[in-house]
Amino acid sequence: MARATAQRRDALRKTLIDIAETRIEAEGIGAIKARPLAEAAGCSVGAIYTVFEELHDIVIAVNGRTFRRLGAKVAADVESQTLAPVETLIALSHAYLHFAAQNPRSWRTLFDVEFTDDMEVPDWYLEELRRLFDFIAAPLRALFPQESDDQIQMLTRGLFSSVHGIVLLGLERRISGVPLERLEEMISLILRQLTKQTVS
Amino acid sequence: MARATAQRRDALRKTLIDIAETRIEAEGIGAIKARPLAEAAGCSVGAIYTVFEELHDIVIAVNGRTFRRLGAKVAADVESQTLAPVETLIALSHAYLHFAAQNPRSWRTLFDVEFTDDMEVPDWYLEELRRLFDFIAAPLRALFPQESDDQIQMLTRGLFSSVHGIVLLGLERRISGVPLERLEEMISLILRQLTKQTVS
DNA sequence: TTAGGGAATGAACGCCGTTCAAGGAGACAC
DNA sequence: GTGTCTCCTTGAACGGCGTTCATTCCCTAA
Repeated sequence: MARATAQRRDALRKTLIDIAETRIEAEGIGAIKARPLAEAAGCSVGAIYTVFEELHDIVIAVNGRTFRRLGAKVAADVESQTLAPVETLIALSHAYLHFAAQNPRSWRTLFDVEFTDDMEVPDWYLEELRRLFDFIAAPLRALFPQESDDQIQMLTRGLFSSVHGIVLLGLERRISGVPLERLEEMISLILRQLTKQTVS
Repeated sequence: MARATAQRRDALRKTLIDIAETRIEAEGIGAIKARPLAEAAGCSVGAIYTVFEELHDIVIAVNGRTFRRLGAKVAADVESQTLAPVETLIALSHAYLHFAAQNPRSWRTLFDVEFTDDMEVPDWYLEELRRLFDFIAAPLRALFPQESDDQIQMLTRGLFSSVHGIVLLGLERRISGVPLERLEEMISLILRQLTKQTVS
C-alpha cells in the first residue's frame, strides 16, 4: 500500500509539472495558480500540497526541465558540427538566442525565481550551468592557450553574461524593437571583437 | 478650490512615491502594498486610487526616479574627468555597476516591470536610455571612426547589453559569488577586448 | 443657515496561497 | 458482516491581497 501511495504521488507530481510547463510557456509564470492547476490535474487543491511544499516549487521543477532542454539544445547545435573556435562560440550563442526566442516565457521564468541568501541554489542549476560554461571554456582555451585558467574562467563568465544580456534586453525589447537577425548580428559582432588576438 | 485640490493631490502623489522609493530600496518591490502604504502616507486606501490608476503605477514612478538617478550618477562619474575612449567606457560601466551594487533593489525593480505589447514604453524611459547610449556611442565613434553609424549603434547596444548582463548575473550571484572587484575586472577585461583594433 | 455637489473614505468584493478539521478508504480481527 | 484502527485525501475556511463604490463629509454659494 505504501508502494501504491508513492506511485500515485509520483504520478500526480509529474502531471502537475506537465501542466505547469505547458501553462508557463503559453501564459507565463502568472498562470500558475493553485485552483486552476488542481482542476486541470483532476485533484483537490490540498493534493498539490501533498507533493509540493509550496506552489512555487512547481515553477522550480519546470525550470529544471527548461534548463535541461536548453543545455540539450545548445549541445545538439554545437556538437553536430566541427567549427573553428570563434564560430563555435557564435554557434553556441545563437543556439542560446534561439532557445530563448522560441521558448520566451519558459526562458524568462528561469530568471524569475530569485536566489535569496538563505536558500541554497539547487544542484541541477549549478550542474547545468557548469555544462554551459564548459562549452564556452573549451573554444576559449583553444583561442587563448597562453592565458591562465583563472583568466579563462573570467572570460567564460564574462562572455556568457554578455550574450545573456544581449538576448535578455533584445528579446524584452528594452532596447527598442530589434529583430532576431539583428540580434544574431550583434552577437556575432561582439563575439568576433571579443576574441580578437592582438592588442590595440 | 480646484487649485487647492490639485495641490493636495500633487502632495499626496509625491508623498506616496517618496515612501514607495524608500520601501523598494529597503525591502524590494514586494513591499509595495496598498494598505501599509496608505497608513504610512496618512491617507485612506481609496485615496491612492485618486492619484494613481493602479498601485503598480507607483512602482513605475519610482522607476522613473531611479533611472534618472542612474543617469545622473553615470554622467557625474564620467564628466568629472577626461579619459581615453576605452577608459571612458570602462568608467561608464563601473559607474553602472556601482549604482546597481549600491541600489540593488531599486535597480532590480527597474527591470521587474514587463513591457508588454499593448502598453507603450514610457517617454522618460526612452529618453534616459538614449542619454546612456549617447555616453557610450561617443567614445566608440572616437575609437572606430571608420565604422558606419549603423555599426556604431549596434556596437553601442551590444556593449550596453553585455555590461548589463555582467552586472545582472554578477549581482544576483547566479554565477556563483563573484565579489565586486572581480566584476570590475571582468568588465574591464571584456571592454578592453571588445575595443581592440586589429583583426585576428 | 442651509442646500447642493464634488471629493475622500473604508467596508466589501473577488481572488490569491495555504491549512487543517472532517470524512473516506482500506486492512485486519473477530 | 461488523467494528476498529490508521492513514490519506479533501475542500471549506482563513488571512491577506488589489480594487471598487455606496456612503459620508465638507466646502462653497445662495
